[in-house]
Amino acid sequence: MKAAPNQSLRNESSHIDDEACRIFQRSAELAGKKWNAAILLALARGADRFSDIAHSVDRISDRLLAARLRELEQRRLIVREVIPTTPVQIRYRLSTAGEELIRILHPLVQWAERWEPRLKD
Amino acid sequence: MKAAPNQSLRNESSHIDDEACRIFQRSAELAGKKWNAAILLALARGADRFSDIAHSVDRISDRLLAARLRELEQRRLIVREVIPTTPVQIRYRLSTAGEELIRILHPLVQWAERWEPRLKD
DNA sequence: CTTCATGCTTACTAATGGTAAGTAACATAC
DNA sequence: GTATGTTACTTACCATTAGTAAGCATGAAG
Repeated sequence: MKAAPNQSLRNESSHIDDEACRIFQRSAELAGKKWNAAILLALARGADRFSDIAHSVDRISDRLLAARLRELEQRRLIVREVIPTTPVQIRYRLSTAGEELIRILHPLVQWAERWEPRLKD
Repeated sequence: MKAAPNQSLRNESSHIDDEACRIFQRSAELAGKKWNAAILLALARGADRFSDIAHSVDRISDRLLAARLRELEQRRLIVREVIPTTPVQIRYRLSTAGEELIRILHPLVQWAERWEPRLKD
């Protein structure tokens, strides 16, 4: 990305270089990829088993939930723990990075309430 | 989503209900949808014409850039202005909502620098 | 008359998403 | 001991979206 006249970000941060732009894009797309935000929020609110999360996150399918959980685990936003009961239980929880991410994204709620067209009728 | 024991968000915000969860998911997925964050950042940094943005945002295709700009305009994060020169110029800029969104997302840069595996090398 | 620039479309293929059904490893009910 | 249920996933299939490349309208310049 180019150097630029718009001041809105430059005034608040010391320096933005191309590396920061790429890292910003990468993080935003991870957090915002379909279902991820809702899954992280479900975990933040206490859901910790596959079926809990599936119920918390409206309309997600088992297939996509499994895929997203794997991806979020690989990216170290969540931690997966196997509990050998019968049937086996798997617990998911946010990593420290995941908790921080949710905290960082939280202002989106107020932003949306201010700017997004209402969802309810 | 369900009520939950985890305190990390509840301690910081007055109240999270199901509506807030949906609105959170919706906003995060808008901001994080592939290319959107990079496009908004390019605009924040001063790019204002189609071809500027196309150059700023690495590897995006014309087709997707056009589609995303239309979407972001509809969602009122950006404003499109036609300038009748020849060839015609189109200027894009962030709306107030768009500027605020970028400001809100900015902490992601530090988060990523702290937690994401390095991209360079 | 040909080439160039801008801001898109169109056509086509590859990847991802959505829906539904199935599976392994047991436990409990009948 | 056969049937059914539970959990956490897979697999199969089709629809939607993304990626790549080329084209197009409008004039301007050479």
